Amino acid sequence: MLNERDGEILCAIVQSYINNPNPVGSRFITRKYAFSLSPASIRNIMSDLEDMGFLRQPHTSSGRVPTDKGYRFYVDYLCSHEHRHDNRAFFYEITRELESIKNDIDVLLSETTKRLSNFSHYLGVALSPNAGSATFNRIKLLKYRRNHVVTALFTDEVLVRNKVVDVDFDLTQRDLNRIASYLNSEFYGYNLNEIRTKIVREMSEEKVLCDTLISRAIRICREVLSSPDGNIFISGFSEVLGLPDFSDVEKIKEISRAMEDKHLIIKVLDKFSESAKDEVQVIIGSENSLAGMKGFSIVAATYKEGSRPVGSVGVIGPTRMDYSNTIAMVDIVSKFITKVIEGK
Amino acid sequence: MLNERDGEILCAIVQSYINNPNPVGSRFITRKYAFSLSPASIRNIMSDLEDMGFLRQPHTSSGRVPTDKGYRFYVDYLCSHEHRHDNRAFFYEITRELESIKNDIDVLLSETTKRLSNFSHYLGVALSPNAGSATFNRIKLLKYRRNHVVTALFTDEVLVRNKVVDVDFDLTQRDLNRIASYLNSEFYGYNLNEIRTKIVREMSEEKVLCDTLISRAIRICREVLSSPDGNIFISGFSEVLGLPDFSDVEKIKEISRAMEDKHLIIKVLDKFSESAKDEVQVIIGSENSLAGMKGFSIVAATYKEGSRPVGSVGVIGPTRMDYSNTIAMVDIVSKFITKVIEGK
DNA sequence: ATTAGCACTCTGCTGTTGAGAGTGCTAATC
DNA sequence: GATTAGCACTCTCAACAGCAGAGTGCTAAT
Repeated sequence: MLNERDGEILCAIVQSYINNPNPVGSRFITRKYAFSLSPASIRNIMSDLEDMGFLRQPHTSSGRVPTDKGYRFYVDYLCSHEHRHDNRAFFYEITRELESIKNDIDVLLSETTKRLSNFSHYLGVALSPNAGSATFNRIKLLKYRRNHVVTALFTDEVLVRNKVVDVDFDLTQRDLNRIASYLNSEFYGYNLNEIRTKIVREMSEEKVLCDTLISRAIRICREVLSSPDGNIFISGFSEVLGLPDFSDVEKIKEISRAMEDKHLIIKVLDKFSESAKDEVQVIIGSENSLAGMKGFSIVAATYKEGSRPVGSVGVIGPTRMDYSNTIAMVDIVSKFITKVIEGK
Repeated sequence: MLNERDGEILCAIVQSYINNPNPVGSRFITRKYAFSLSPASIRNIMSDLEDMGFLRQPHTSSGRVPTDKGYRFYVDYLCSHEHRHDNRAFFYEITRELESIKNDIDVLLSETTKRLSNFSHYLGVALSPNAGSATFNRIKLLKYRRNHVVTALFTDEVLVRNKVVDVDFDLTQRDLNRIASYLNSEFYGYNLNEIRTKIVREMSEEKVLCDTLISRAIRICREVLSSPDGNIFISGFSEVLGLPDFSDVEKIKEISRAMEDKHLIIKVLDKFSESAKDEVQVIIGSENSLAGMKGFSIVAATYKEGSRPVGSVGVIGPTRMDYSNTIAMVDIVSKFITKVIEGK
């Protein structure tokens, strides 16, 4: 649909616009990228590219600016031409600095997003491992004052969930031990999502309603599982404020709204986690299905545990983003996190 | 130093500027607040107030704008004249909505800051209870895979600290039980800060160096106590973006820098926690000792547990802040949190 | 002590102008 | 048929002048 040469010119235009956010003119392209064509020819091609929807003019007689479709072409072109970036500096920095915090996955992710945003100058985001598909191993209950129980949920994976649960009945530690061993035998081997649905089903069953111990066990377990799964980390807001794309207050409001609605970002990142694709994925502007995010691009990848994707990490920025660089970074980071998790 | 009438005029000017951010002129004051004085007289008084440092002119022949000193006078005036605000609507809203989340102090605080920012249109902030002066009750250790220990630290108060600790030696659950009972007998009744210093001292003692069990116990305990105490909650960034005070990108950058440097805000709020004063406190612009915060005002109060302040909650906004309203809100909120904690 | 009157100042808006960058089209060229 | 030189045209942006409006400071009168 687009011959080789025209594609290259389109990429040159996108590239140049990414480098600095001025509409790019025909003259500039001939000078900067020697295509051995005159400005007039470039103009004709640009006009064609505009008709095809890859470019647009902010106003008659200004240079051209890429559309989302234009960026998409550019990104696909980059990927297919295996244009390896030299990000060794970033790689060493990341591994060196984060090597020491293998302990706590949440701290690791939060620090990772900080590094990501520092290097990319966009928003670094990460979603902590989704426990839903992790396998229940055992639960431990400790009495804590009247009517409170400290719970520790162990899964087969790295995750442990701790929570203090309020109960409206008083229990001895012995009761708690019995409850725990009931839960352990009942739920061993299921994953947490399955347990959730199991609980809902069992809540109305006769056996559960009659037996106080079981009913209490189920209620405690429900509490433990009730807290939301994914914890989200976002950093680098002051980074994006430095970008020319956000010199306008309206645009700042837009991204800060998107940021505060963490639910929204969780949704977006969740999609990444679900799609089991292996590479870094890119969503550009209007390709995004969620209204509040249509003005931005997202570059993200999943990190895995035992070949199963459990969470995702990435970058959110303006559609005019340095995709090449950012994709390389996200790739490095996601693989690094996978390695850390496996290595535990 | 300022006679009654001039003080009232100053307050009228501040009030009017708070209501809308235009430099206020003599004419406006005579019309809006009937002081039975002519504009010319007001002008003279304004000129005096400027000489005394309460007001300033953005440029010759514009109206006056309060200085930080002017705001200070206004706030003190408000407080001394016991100008009770009718915030029942807010009070009911807060209690109704937050009644249900007594469980988890962190969730409570985070939700509280959201409500605070919604109602005030400024940044809501809160510092979670400082465990430093809480009293150690007992510690529980659970083995979790090779080289990992799940710890649960119980204090006399509401707080329980959970953490997964990495150790570089493998231990059986029996070892862990012995370690726990050693720590329990050693540290029972001390507060966490004391324990921290105790640990540092003991690390070099002969007894500890020779006995592997004790040395391991100490190392685990140090890990548990190493994580930072105060958790901070901030919300309402998109609220402040709507204020005319932040229509300028520079100003937005300033506050977002202040926000990202959470350490800074923790410092500020910590000061509130330390000062055992009972009422809401107000810090206006340049009164703030920390450079990054000099452009903003802070209204905050502590919440207590058994008459001991353990954390603080408040609001950060522009110096042109609706102090009267905000003070009333922060007062309500801090008392509410105190009540919830005590009521547990 | 207060006030009316007046000259003066500064902002902010509006309209104009000119330079600069870039386009589209046509006709000539390879 | 693709490419290019030339030229008229369009649109933005910055600078500048002019003007209304709001407000002040000062002086002299009350």
